[in-house]
Amino acid sequence: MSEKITIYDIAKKLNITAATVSRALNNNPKIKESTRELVIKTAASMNYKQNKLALALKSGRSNNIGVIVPRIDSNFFASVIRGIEEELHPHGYQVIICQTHESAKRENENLYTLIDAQVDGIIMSVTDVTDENDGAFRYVLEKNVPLIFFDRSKHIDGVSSVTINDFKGGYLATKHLINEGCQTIAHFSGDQSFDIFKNRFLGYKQALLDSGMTFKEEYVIHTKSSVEAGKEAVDKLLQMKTPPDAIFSSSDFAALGAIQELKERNISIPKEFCVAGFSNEPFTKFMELSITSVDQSSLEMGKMSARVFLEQVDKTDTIKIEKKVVLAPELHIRKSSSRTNF
Amino acid sequence: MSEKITIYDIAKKLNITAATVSRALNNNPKIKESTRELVIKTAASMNYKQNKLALALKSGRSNNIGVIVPRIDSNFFASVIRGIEEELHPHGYQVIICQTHESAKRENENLYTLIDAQVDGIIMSVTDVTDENDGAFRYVLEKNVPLIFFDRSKHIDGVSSVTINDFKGGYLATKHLINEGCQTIAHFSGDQSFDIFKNRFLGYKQALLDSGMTFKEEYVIHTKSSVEAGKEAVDKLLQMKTPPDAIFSSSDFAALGAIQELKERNISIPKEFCVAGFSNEPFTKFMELSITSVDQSSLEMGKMSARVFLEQVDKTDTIKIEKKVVLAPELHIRKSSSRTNF
DNA sequence: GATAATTATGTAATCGATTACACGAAAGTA
DNA sequence: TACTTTCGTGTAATCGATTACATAATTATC
Repeated sequence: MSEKITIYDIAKKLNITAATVSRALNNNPKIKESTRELVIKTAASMNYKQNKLALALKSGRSNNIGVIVPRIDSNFFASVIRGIEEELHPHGYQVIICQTHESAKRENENLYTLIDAQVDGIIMSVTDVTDENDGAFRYVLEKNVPLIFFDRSKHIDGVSSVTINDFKGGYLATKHLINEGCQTIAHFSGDQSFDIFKNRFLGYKQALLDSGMTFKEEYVIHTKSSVEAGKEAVDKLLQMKTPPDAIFSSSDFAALGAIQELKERNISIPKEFCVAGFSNEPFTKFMELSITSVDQSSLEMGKMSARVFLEQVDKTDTIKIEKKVVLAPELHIRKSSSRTNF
Repeated sequence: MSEKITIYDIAKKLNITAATVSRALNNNPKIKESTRELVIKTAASMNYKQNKLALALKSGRSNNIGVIVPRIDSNFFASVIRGIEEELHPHGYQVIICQTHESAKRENENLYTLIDAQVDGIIMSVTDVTDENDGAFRYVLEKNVPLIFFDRSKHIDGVSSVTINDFKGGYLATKHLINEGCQTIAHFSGDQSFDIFKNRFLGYKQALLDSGMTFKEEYVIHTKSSVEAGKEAVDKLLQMKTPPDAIFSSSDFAALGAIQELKERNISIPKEFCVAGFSNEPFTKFMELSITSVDQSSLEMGKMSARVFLEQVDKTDTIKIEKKVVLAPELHIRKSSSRTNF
């Protein structure tokens, strides 16, 4: 095993002190050019590598940033993380991943662990809207560690966020269905305690009203984000006296379930029934019957979150700036809802 | 901003030394029970948190592990990372993510960065089989940092690996196509310089030979792992004098492209033509025409890699044990190839 | 050539925790 | 009572790098 070379080893070899070596390697101006060159050359020949842990302890900055997500094996979260990593890598930051599996307890635990590991910032998508973790969030803010929410956000003073305009996304999708001539549009809403789902719902509602259509509560079905939930919801809808002829689902997975169930019942899509989803999951465009969906620009969301972090990380002493970035959603129209284009 | 509480602060408050505080908090036996309790109580009341960086510097262990993958926004890699995180989290390790985007240069850079950040181990899927990075790999091994390859592996002494039996996967898929009555089976092979793709090909070949079928080079098409590549490959195959009536693709994406192109040409699947892929990407089972695919047990691969790391991390002084774990692949038979089951 | 100004280097503290060694106090033994 | 154990705590070095301050070496100025 190779010995660990420190600046002391270099100093000893050159009969100078570690301070001089440190200065030479850090481009400190108060150093003779010849010594600088000698030190740098010697350091290279001895295969010296700076110990980042020592530096981190001294400076109080670990050059690590923590990212907390419900789970990593979802295309959306993975893309966001990709964006974060790509934006932060050139700045010398490493990305530490934590998963919560939608458990407030684990979220809490992860927050404490990351702070204790001295991360320089935390970017996260919250798991639950309960206030259970307020202590942990306060702990983060007390330590003056930049905290940025993406997608699923909470209203906390001093916390920045990067989200998309979910209202507009819901509005666009619904308006599109109306334009395709759909008469009665149902909505699969997610957990309304999350802003993102609430806003998608509000956008849906507004689009109906703006087009002079009537909004009826019974066409709004609470579903989980799963294929199974989508199937069950369709089953429920089709039992109504006046079933709808379109669905705007706040989840692509539920939209897929809906489509599968509709096909099962030999209802022709998009002729008799139109479906639009949300998230633009990769599979939506792979399907033979590709699915219309609202894109969340996940990669960009990650990059933007990283940029907000970079803006804040060096200004810990100034007044904390709370930045709210809202990205524009983009509707991808595909076969599941387009009666004209395909 | 809350002051950072150190063991010195606790010591001062109690009129004892930091050494005693440290001993009390670490369950050192040489300490009076009453002082221990007092220290622990005081530490809690002052909201003391151990500085992990100081600990890391002292102990030489960062409790971080590095994971290097080509990209994170692919279901396979994300699942593996999920497995690694879940297995290592209970042991107090944090997972640092690095991406290479298939660039040997970035892989090299990531290896050095991780070692310089003093990670306790590295789990990775190699990007390229060139020897360009041998220096970096040697550097890792010299530092006695456990290195574990998963999926895409390289033959390096002292490096453990966790892979699936790609040969068997290729064999199973091909054998299945034969059992379905296919007469001429083509193969989409990936980059043959990777063992995983070579072995899938060899499994395919062996299955043909074992069934008394003739292997012909011209039915093997080199494709990238993309939908487009699959389409082009089908185009090529259908121009042959005797086109095949089945494809075993080493990539699910290429398999999807093949299916799209076949449908375009009104060739009925699976009646006239069967297709099987590899990886069991989520979309393969979502399709209306679901795709037969070989599952790579990605979650388990991640967990197993983490376990191998744990086995090795504490035995740096003993002889380095090189462990090679090979997981069993599992064929998921679906509509794209099953003439009987559906 | 003597003094002031500049430049390069050394000394030592610091970041926060752990731990070998030393030492005083209490308890045990004769 | 005198001497040996045992126990609990303090002292100080250590992990590796940075940096304010002090000092030595060099150059500039008259």
